[in-house]
Amino acid sequence: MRAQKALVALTERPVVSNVRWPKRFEDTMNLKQLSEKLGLSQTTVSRALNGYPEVSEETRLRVAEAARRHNYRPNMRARGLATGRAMAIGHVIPLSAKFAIVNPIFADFIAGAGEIYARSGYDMVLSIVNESEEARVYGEMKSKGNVDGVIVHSPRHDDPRIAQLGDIGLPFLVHGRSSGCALPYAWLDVNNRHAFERAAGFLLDLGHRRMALLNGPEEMDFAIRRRSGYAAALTAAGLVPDPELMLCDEMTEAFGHRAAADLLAAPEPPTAFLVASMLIAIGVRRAIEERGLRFGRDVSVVTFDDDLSYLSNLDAVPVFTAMRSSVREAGRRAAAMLLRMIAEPGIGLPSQLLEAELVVGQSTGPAPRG
Amino acid sequence: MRAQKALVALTERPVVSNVRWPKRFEDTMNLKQLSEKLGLSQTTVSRALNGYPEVSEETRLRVAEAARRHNYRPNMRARGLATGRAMAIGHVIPLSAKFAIVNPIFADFIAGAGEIYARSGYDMVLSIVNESEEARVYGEMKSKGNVDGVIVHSPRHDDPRIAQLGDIGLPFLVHGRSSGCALPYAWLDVNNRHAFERAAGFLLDLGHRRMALLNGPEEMDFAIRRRSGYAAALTAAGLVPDPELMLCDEMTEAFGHRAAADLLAAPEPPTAFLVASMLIAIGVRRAIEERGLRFGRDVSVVTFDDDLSYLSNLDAVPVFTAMRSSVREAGRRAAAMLLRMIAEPGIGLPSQLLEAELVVGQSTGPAPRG
DNA sequence: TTGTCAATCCAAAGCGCTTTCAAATCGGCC
DNA sequence: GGCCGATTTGAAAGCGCTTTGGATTGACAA
Repeated sequence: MRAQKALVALTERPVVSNVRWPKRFEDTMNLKQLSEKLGLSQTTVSRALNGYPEVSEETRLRVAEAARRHNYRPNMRARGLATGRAMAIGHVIPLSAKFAIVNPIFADFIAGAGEIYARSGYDMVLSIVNESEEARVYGEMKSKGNVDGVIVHSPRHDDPRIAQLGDIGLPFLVHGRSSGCALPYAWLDVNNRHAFERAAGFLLDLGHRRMALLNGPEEMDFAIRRRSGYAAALTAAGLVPDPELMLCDEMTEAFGHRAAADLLAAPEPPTAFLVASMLIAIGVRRAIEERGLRFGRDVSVVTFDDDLSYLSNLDAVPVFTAMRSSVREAGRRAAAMLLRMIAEPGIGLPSQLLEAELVVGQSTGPAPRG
Repeated sequence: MRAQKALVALTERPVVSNVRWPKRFEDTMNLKQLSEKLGLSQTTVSRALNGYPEVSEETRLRVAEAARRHNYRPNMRARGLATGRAMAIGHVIPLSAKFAIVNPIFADFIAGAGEIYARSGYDMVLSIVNESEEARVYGEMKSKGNVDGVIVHSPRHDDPRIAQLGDIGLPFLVHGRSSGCALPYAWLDVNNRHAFERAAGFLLDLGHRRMALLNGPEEMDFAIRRRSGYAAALTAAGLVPDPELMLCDEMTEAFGHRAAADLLAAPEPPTAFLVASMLIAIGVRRAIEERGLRFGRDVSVVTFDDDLSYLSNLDAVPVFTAMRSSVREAGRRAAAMLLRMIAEPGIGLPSQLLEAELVVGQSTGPAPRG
């Protein structure tokens, strides 16, 4: 249909350097048509559909019925233009500059947020973008006006984006926090520090004294907090955190394997690993078994578990002992918070701290006596 | 929803029966302001910025400069309303009804597609939605007019969505194919059949005769094709595919582990596994090693490798022998194809078949003589 | 001088929707 | 009947942008 029209246009004008697009919205019913069919004004129909009180229940029903029958749905661009609201939330997902890695937790976070958006009639617009370009993208989102707010992912220490977004004047909520950032902002985070303190404490209670930390990249705020939790637990137990045992890198299976293999081959190998993601943990398990050690007996592993849908650790007795916190649920909550901020400006800057839950699985046991 | 909003308003402000939203686009420069600053008409400024020829090079420069200085960017809703184009592509990502699993390949596919969109000034709008609701969402996208086209993910056998989208009249491209679907449609797919035929052939050449297939869910079209490739290779070698050795399920590490553990414990265990994803392969490796068998010696594994960024298998000698095809590259190409379909209607329905590449890693070796 | 033509520019009419402001209608009551 | 207040409806003015159909130049040839 559309194809034909444009084709005609192209053949009509000989060699135009610029295509002029057809203007009409072809076949979708619009407000005018609907109101004509009903013998009502656009005003009334609009009001009826949007639930304004000035229209009688009878006509409201007539209108609703007709709208359904003709499969009418208001054009969002027009509505947005009229209301000044885009009915969409932006997610800017950074591509790690070094590795071009998309953190797999995004899929689940976004699945959670998407649930809420769908329920509230919002769309989600996604930009996947190099770290360096994020600021530009936020600015564009504001000036293009295609979102009403954004969720900021993967905050780093003293993240400049927070100040930028403040200037820009676009409502935003940070998934995570940015320590060192002076300005107030809305956020939702899991208590990473406490989770790792707790996990380390659990391993200490089992008698482990040499405990490795395989952390995510330490420019990430969450990684910093996790390390500090780990260190706090050791210190509280009278131990001195050994820098040799604290590694950080992209959270991949390969990293887990390599790091664990190296550490286990060292003169004084750790008896336990505390790691930042299931993928790392899987790599660690491989290194343990490759070395002929028994996973969960000779060497214990505790992981942070984002409860990703395709990496489930949910059996009756989970494979991995883990600090678990569903990132999908985090997505839901973050989305709900941001929508609320938009719907009720003036409610201030909400924040929410989720606690991870310790689930004991087969990957931990008492430290072997040595 | 709206009802709720109104309710909230009622409790907040005393007597107002309805919230009327503020109309003005607060602080972002608009075309009118910019043209006034320049002493030109909106027409001229618009044309200058959009590269139409009717404006002198001199004023074009002036305009461009001013636009940059004032950080002007056209409001997409208004532009969309005027042009009838949304400058956005929709991705509807199905949530497996049974497991609520988000296939992890989406993250990378979308990263690839996003690159192209960004480069072309398009946005990506994402809906994550239960399988059952997909059709509705496509219809909404059309009538809401917030996308110019969609990419269809995870096609199943004779997928009804293809016919629906045809009716709806929204340009679309399928990532994958839907065998059994009579209608023509645009698609991009990897040659799954050939990839698995090739991989099975490779294992046959190594002397493997009992070869298990751990496949994805067989309502998925790609899984069907993979099985048929596997079966074809066996048949060509004079073997009869053994149903006992062909399993399918969600592509998780847990499935790989469970299935491989079961099969290896059976009276006539396979000497090789052909599996549908890296995660499955990782599970298989675990089962092999748990059983005290040597991975890549006693038991061989070939996997399909989507080259996901966080599951890299790219070492000089890869861990897994794999049929590799980058899903991120697929995302790039799919996006480019769809954009082209939209920009040049009348080019028909393009399609592209990618070939996976065989990379030989450490997970395969000659069949043990027994 | 006049007409022609190309090169520039502009006023104004949309795009589909919301919302203001005013008008019409209705019931009830004097 | 006439008037008032409450209830329903509509006409029209935007929202910010593109694009049509002129208008206005200046250069140049007739």
